[in-house]
Amino acid sequence: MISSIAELISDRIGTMPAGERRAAQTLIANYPLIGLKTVAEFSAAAGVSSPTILRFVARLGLQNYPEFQSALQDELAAQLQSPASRTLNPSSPNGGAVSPMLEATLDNMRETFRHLSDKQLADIVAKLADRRGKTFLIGGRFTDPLARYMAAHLAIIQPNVFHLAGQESVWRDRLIDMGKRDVLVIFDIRRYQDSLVRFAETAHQRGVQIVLFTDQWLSPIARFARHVIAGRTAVPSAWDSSAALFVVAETLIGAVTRQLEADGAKRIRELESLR
Amino acid sequence: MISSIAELISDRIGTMPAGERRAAQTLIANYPLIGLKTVAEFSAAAGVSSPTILRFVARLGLQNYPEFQSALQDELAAQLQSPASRTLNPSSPNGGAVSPMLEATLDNMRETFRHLSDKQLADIVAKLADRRGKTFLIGGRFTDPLARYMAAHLAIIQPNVFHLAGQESVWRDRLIDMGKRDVLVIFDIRRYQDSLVRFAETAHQRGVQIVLFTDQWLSPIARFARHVIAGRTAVPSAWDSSAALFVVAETLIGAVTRQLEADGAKRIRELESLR
DNA sequence: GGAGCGCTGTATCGTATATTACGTATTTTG
DNA sequence: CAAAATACGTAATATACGATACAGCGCTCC
Repeated sequence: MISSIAELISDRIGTMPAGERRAAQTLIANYPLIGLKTVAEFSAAAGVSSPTILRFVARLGLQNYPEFQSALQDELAAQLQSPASRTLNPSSPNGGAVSPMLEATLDNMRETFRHLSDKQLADIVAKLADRRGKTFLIGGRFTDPLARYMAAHLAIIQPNVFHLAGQESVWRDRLIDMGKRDVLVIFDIRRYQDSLVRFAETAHQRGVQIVLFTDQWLSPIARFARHVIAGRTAVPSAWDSSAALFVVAETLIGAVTRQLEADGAKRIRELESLR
Repeated sequence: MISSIAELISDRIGTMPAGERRAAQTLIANYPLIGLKTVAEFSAAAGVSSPTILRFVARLGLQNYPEFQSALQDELAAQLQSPASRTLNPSSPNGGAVSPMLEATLDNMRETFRHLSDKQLADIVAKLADRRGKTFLIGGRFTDPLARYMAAHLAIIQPNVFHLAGQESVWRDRLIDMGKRDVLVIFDIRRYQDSLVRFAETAHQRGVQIVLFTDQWLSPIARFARHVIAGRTAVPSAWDSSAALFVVAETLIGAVTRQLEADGAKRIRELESLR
């Protein structure tokens, strides 16, 4: 079993000599940040010498200082990624198998939006609402429905919105219609599809601006994308969740609609009269 | 004023060249941990060279890489000390139109699940996991992507799952394949589509069990449905939100998968060996 | 009170890391 | 279409960091 560094310390602090104990206490007091700094800074904060810090690390069972830092970073990563594991409120009122799924999904959404700035969204909205170019949407095996969902809405409020469906050869041929003023919205989460990557690369070469919806591990398409939206997908299920991306998509749809209204687009007024 | 690194990035990402933008996106996607690693690791993760990382850091106004890391560590320290400060989005203190949208969506989901009993979900799961009958899925103008999404997953873990697409006349003809043991999953939110209502009615007459995903005002199809899932759809947008229904769909997908695993379905084991 | 052991700090070394210089490719502009 | 400017990566360099050897000091136990 792999214990956390904090557990290791409380386990062995009793057997440590005075200097190393000071190091341990300093680390616990500023856990874990002081451990991410250099040996020199750590030792200064603890009021001991550098070798004492290294002996302290060795006593915990770590091979060397970088390994110690990696361990701390991994802990931190796990902690930051799942705010659900915050020690505040572990008790969930009802314990059916449903609740964890919902909780994880809600957390995913908060996390996803936390990493998303207004500026970034505004840039994407501006591009999508720019009626000088065409908008193409496509998705992978499981995410293509998201592309369809978005296309279904965007196609109503503006012309020249196309969802790319069917066989690879079919949408490859549509590349001929794409140019610098156009936008390609791609949904691609693990496992990333080669066909989409190839498609994105070619589109990129033609100067098409790519907006990528992907997971936190970033599809290789991020390489070609002008804008990347990284959604959290981890849920207690055999499948990854696209719910966070779905909500981002809905947010964009709403924002683009508002933008076009603000631009006083004739089309919007005509639509309202049609309803 | 001292801005956070994340703010700095979203502020200037627009003016960055491609390589640095990739660095920025990689950092945002794994914020802030990747920035605490070495330049070499950071550059590898972003798929660019070390100098590009350093140029990226320089563009943010930091003197050198260690200073950049210190800035990130300071942020992290502040964040860890006051968990309350885990607010949604530091760069949108207020009414960027994003936050209300997200909040409303999260509320919708909680409300939707509050009105959904475990029993009800379990019944639906049992029916969907019952391999003696066929499963058909269909949706309306905006919700058909949800039907596709669900079908894409269910079709993998069990045979006889069909998404009904295309023209009304096409899927009307499929009614001939439907009988008492079969399930029809319908997505229908305002404005309810007559074609779907007619279709549901006929299916119901043939003894097909209907699972309906609708909004809180209930599509007329509820009249024929064996199970009704009413999702909240109200958001501050010109459009209704299907996000709550999407999450219910994902929950069901996960639960059905677990159920089939528990049933020891050969197909699941075969799938795992294929992966 | 003296000898032995263990803990700690100083000083030095080797190495991994950040940094810089430079050449090539790519894009932009006239 | 040509020419300039910008961006990017390779490779060399300098620095700073972690690691180690060794000596001094205090403590404990005969």
